[in-house]
Amino acid sequence: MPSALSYELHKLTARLDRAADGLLRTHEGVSYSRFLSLFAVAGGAASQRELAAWLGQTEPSTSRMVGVLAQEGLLAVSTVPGQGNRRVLALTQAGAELVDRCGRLLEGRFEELVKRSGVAYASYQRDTRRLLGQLDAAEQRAAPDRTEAT
Amino acid sequence: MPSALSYELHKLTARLDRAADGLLRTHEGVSYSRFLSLFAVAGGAASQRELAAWLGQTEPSTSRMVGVLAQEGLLAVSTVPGQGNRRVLALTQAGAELVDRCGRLLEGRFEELVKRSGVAYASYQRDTRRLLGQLDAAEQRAAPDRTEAT
DNA sequence: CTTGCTAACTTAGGCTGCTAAGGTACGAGG
DNA sequence: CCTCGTACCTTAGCAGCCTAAGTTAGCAAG
Repeated sequence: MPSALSYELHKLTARLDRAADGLLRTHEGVSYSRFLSLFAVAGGAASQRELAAWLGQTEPSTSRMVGVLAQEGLLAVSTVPGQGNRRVLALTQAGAELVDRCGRLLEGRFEELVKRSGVAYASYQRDTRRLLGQLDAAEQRAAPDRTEAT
Repeated sequence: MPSALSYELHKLTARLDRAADGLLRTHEGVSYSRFLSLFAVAGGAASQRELAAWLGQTEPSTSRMVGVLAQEGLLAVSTVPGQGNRRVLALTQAGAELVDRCGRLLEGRFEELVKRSGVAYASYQRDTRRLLGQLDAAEQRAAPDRTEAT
């Protein structure tokens, strides 16, 4: 059987995401998924591939989301000659303003929850990052390096 | 802006779920979502409402999943006269065997990941449970008790 | 018996995630 | 110029979660 911890994490994340989604939908009419994508671009994700990695999602999912956000006028998508099929992502002014408002709405809520629960933020974050890092390493091993396989 | 920790958790869970899903699909032809539902029933979730709470999902989602699993012959659904509209859930033999095989497949993988990452399983689990508990409390406050509101 | 209340479940429609397969832009070698 | 390899993105179709609104079973009061 799987570890109890793995599905407790699943449940925690599902409920956190649902709570954030409800807040953003009510006050800004935008889903949490869309906000996260915009926030990642604001934080430096400059291509779809980078954005997918940032979110822990696949590229097709990201492709569709970028299309939607561009159509809504929140995201500017462009290509640069000489850089292959890469798309360059940037927020429009409307997008930047939305991210700002949504950010303010969520600000502090999660920290408040953590504080009330008595969990040490820093150590929980450190552990979460270690798990992510180890997951990267495991996938690295599963998909062996092709540049050496010549 | 939201806490970095909240989206690191989101990303970690998304990738863990995807990894587990790939494994189960490859070896047993079943999705991780379906396995989790069956596993919860094996673990004592005896009605759809309980199952939804166990998974951190809404009741309509659970309703559909139960329908699918029943149709596949993995879950037995019945009603008991005198207990309202409640459905009693139980695994069929095929369901129990599938849960068993899938459980073996996942067994130890997550613990191995945690061990390699250097994270202390017990304390990470304790913190995760505290966060879940606090989230319950917060939702309790948000939806005030109606039995007193008379 | 009918009306109203509560608990539990279902239906309808939309959004977003995934996999598998296909398309596009650039650079290197013939 | 043509072809191949690499990197990046898209299309098609399916799975599963959500919200809002509706349904069903039991119970209690008139």
